[in-house]
Amino acid sequence: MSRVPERNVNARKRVTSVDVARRCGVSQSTVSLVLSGKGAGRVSARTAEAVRTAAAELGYRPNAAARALKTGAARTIVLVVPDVTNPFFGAVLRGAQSAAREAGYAVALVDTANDRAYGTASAAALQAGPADGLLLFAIDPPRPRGDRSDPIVLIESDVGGHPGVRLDIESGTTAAIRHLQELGHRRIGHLASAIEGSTFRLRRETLEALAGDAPSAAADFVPEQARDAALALLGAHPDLTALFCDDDVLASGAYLAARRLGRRIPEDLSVVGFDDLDVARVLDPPLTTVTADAGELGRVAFELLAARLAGRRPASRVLDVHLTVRGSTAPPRA
Amino acid sequence: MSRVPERNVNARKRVTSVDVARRCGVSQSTVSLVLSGKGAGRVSARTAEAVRTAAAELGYRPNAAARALKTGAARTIVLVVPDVTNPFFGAVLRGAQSAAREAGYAVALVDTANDRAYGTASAAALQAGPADGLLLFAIDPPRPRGDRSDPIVLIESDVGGHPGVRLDIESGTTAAIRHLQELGHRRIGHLASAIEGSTFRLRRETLEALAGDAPSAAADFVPEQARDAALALLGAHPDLTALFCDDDVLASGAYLAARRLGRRIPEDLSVVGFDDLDVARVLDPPLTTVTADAGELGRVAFELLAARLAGRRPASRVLDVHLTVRGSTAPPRA
DNA sequence: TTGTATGCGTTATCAG
DNA sequence: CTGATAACGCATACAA
Repeated sequence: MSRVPERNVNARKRVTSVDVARRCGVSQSTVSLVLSGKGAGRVSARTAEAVRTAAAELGYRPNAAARALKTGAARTIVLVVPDVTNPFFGAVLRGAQSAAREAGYAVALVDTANDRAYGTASAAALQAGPADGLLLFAIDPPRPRGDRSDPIVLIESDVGGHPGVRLDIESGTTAAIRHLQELGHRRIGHLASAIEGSTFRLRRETLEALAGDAPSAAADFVPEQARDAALALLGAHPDLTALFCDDDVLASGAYLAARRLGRRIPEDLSVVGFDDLDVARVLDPPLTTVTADAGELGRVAFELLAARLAGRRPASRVLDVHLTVRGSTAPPRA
Repeated sequence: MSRVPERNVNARKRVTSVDVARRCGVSQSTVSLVLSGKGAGRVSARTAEAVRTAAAELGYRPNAAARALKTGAARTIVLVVPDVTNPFFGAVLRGAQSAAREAGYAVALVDTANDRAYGTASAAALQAGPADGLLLFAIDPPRPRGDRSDPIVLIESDVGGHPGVRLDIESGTTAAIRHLQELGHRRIGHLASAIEGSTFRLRRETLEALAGDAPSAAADFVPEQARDAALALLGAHPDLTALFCDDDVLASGAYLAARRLGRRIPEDLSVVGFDDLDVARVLDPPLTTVTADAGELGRVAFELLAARLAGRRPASRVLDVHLTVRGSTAPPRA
């Protein structure tokens, strides 16, 4: 039986710099010089031009893997997020990615589906080389191997050792709670995130410092889950006149619960959210919430990472937020 | 002046297979054999074990760039989307990424921010090697270079030449319009996407086939923009009793418009959406909409791409959708 | 101004 | 069963 040679089905003929060199009768290194822009003043204009047209005609594209191997940099960063499904991340992603694009970096994305262990594991794996650096959103960094000089930037997370960027949760939460208190609310419930993380821990700590030990219930970022949690919370504590929610999606669940209980917002129940997602302005009444700039979070995160990659040691940053008062808060009924 | 040698700041000492080999006194190729799993029956159990422990102790991780260069495959695919900010994509992304993960592929993401030209351009650039294949969401593929064997899969887009997966827009739209007509609506408006694309074109064509030339207004996927478009539409056509919206976010804008006009949903205006995002169930009343499985869309897209990568030529797929009737539709007032 | 030679870390093909 | 050895495509020090 004659062996039929296996044909690689994906064998699109790759055009390499050698092909370009051959095409216009120069050496491969000249091609490299010209196309990487480092030929200025070293290669004659004529040859440079010839190289460029040959490259264009052949449709030459430098091989990313070879370049990465040679230079040791992949010009790729990875953003690890616990849940791409949450609208907040969309904006973070876009901010990070547009900044990365300007700097010539590609962004790969890993969604851990709220699996913290997986997040940490994949972060460790990524350091192997596919990525030059890591942006971890509310994910614990892997144990630093030896020194902590790994190019990692933390977003909305606060483990020491790596630079990070986060929202000023304390002042946002403070503004929200003070607003409620000034309105006259004394019994404030906390509709909390079931996901752990320092960003949520900070909300809770701030809340407790200002309003004492608030009754709470936790849910994932799904309206129905939040509704059920709110129903349980309101059922167990009928004296609650206001709800502070860790996130706008959670707040939308509170609306669902109020609707089911026949409690009107804001007359019978005040609700405050966090993040100011699109949904906040669509709810009826519009949601009073803490406005955060998610895009900025992503952009700054990339800048921090770029600085790390350049060998600097940037300081962590905290981004301002502000309370946006809309229609979901009012004085409690007498 | 003595030259101080430049120190590469990012010089984390990389552990290579050579280090592992040296550590346990075997050759580098043996290490490669063992760690790639191809050493079964060729390397003694003793040596294999020694190699594995040495690798673990040293924290060895194969260099992705070197592997990609050698094998010609990066085990990475790229998903190009026009707008990561739209919640619908989150689910698509997650579907694609979980399927990719199981197959050992990483997913990189490119957000074109609704810039179609950029989308097409970056798709072309990506083919250079960073990615083994492309998933294009509502993005036109670059002109096929020579043959059309490039590993590209189209999502919600319908340009010939590449396999694709899309929702059954026709039957979804038909179900929505028929539902409205059975309720007695004769004047149906169309709140359309400002973004072009075959998925939206199909909605329009189906709508026109069923209900004639419907008055329409277009907006981006932002509640306030949709509200303004709906306001204009309703202002110009006061006889409209129902609105068919290309997307739930657009529908939420219709709610905003109705609220401002003092028209009650569904008594004074029926609204139908598309996609069944979280927001559909949070609106008051809950939105009647066409339910689509975004995660499935992503998953199937990856499967198609994996098949392409394996040299097969998978057939395009169309995914079922169904109408979910909730509270936003009712007979028009007499 | 241009060409030659070398190596990045891996995989794969051979001999031994 | 194991070890040399040769690419993969590019960037760059050095030679001409």
